[in-house]
Amino acid sequence: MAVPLSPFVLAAQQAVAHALGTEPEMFVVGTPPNPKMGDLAVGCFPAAKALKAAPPALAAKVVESFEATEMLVSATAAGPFVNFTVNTEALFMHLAKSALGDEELIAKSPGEGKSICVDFSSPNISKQLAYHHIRSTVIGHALVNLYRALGYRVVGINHLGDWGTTHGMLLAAYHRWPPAEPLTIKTLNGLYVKFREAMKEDEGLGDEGRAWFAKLENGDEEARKLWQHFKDVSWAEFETVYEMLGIKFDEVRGESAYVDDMPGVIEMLDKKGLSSVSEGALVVMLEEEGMPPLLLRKQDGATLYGTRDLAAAMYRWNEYAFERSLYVVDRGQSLHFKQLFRTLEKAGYEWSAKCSHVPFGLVRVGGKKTTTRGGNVVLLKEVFAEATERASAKISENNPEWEAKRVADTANTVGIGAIVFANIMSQRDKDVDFDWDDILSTSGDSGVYVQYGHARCCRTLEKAGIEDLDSDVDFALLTQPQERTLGLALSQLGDVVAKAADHNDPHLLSRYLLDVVSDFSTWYTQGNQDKALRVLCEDEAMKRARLSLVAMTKAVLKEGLGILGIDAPNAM
RNA sequence: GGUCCCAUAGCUCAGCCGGAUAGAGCGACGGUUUCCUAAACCGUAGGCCGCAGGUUCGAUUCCUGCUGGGAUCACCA
Repeated sequence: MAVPLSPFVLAAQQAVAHALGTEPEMFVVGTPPNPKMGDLAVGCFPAAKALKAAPPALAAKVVESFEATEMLVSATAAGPFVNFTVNTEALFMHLAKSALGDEELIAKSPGEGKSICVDFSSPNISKQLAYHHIRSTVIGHALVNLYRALGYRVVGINHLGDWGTTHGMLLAAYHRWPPAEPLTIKTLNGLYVKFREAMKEDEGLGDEGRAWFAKLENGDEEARKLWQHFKDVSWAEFETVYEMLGIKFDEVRGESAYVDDMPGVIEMLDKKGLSSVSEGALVVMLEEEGMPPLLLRKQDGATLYGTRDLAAAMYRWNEYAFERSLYVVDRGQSLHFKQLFRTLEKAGYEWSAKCSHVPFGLVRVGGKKTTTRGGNVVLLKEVFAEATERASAKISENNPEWEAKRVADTANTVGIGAIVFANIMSQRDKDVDFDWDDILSTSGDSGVYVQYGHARCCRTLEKAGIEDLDSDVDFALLTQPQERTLGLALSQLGDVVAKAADHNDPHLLSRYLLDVVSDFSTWYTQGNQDKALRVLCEDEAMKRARLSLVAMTKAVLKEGLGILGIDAPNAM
């Protein structure tokens, strides 16, 4: 994937490459350990072997032949490193154009004309959305936004778990213990748990569930009608949660949508000689790959989710000709996806290489994996409610003059934003333990911290009351080291977004936003001690320049949070 | 038992194509507000980067083995 780099990073690469006569792409641009040493650092190691020279000698050579450019004003050698200092005015001019002016904040060119499928959230119907559903939902949503920000056509897919034996069990449970209407998802969830519980005692119940699923799969009218009812009830509930999170799917196509495609898939695999009957079930053997077989059809003739996933993968390819097709699903299903992709590959579909499982660690409660049937779940809405309530108290305290609705709306944004951020912030692969205090913490590294920084920017701009900050600003006045540190951080937004998308890892963006706010806060709070260092200082020209930097920061934070699926209130 | 993931400060974690003195947050201790939002900022203390080898000029980072924790291994999704 082509990664767009900031013009300053490009300039540093080119300066080194030009001096050494090598390719610019080989050099990694980093940051010197101490800001006094410079703004951008390039190690000369990659060229050492080809040029048969020691890195320090190469660094000296680069510095010797360096000539100041529009972007870079100086270069110094520090051992094997070349440290460049960027042109402050050029830096802020560039930021002003992209953050405040006509140019894009993030280049849309990488994704032009390309499609990305993102399968995320994808809960089972008839079960309540629990806290552990949030990771797929928010990571997937952030991925959708990341790719979209880079110009891709993104199809966000909710592959509802609405088919399979589980739903036969639900039908059986419904008949056994007819619940009162109107039916709620809580009732359905309860029926399922009760049925699973009863199955432990009475093995015949399993057959009953399977029989109902067979009826469903064979198009039995009563079964279909009831199943549709369960689905409607479930989706209505899911939608309220997605709305709280600001999520809209481009495609809500559950497993049931592929029922008609399955015979074709099975026939195709049969024709290619990939399927066989083993222990009474129809399978694709994957022994050579060191994997257990992928099951297509059970002994009783009912299909399995692997079959439907094959059909869904093919549907997505035929429909969207994707550049990447992502499955944001917990790590527990790694084997399943390996089997799935390998089967597609064996069937001769080269595009299977474009499919990836984006796994994430599971959420534990009390040190244990949470499962609906185990009953040790924390409902997502409960967590949202608690977070919102806590935020509400603080907001009322800070803004006693606000009307109730504004407090409530802002509390929603802050409370839910905190939870979304917390779920993106940690590395995808790590398991996380659910802890009320952790998840609701609003100090330090948190979504609230980023929102707070944004709100500070907004309030400062509001107080200044100056509109036309995109012109007549003398950036040469921004000479403080904290100002260039912040400016340099802001200039990295596009690079970070591209990298996060490339790695399918939104947490890179969340970490970046924390860094930006930290740089901003350090700079901004200098004014607490010294009025001359405030943004809203006496000197009009200085005030304009600093306000412009505040506006750029605000734009970057707003954009970044937006990509993570988090709103940024103007005050809180 | 096979496969996969994880192991960094007291706690939760960054550090991802190997590179300069390993960084944050929480907690602890000390400081900052007649306020541009203290949900903030500054400072101090705190590390055999799980253990042992290997590759390399250089390893927290790559490879192998080991230990500990977790996930998963055919009729659920």
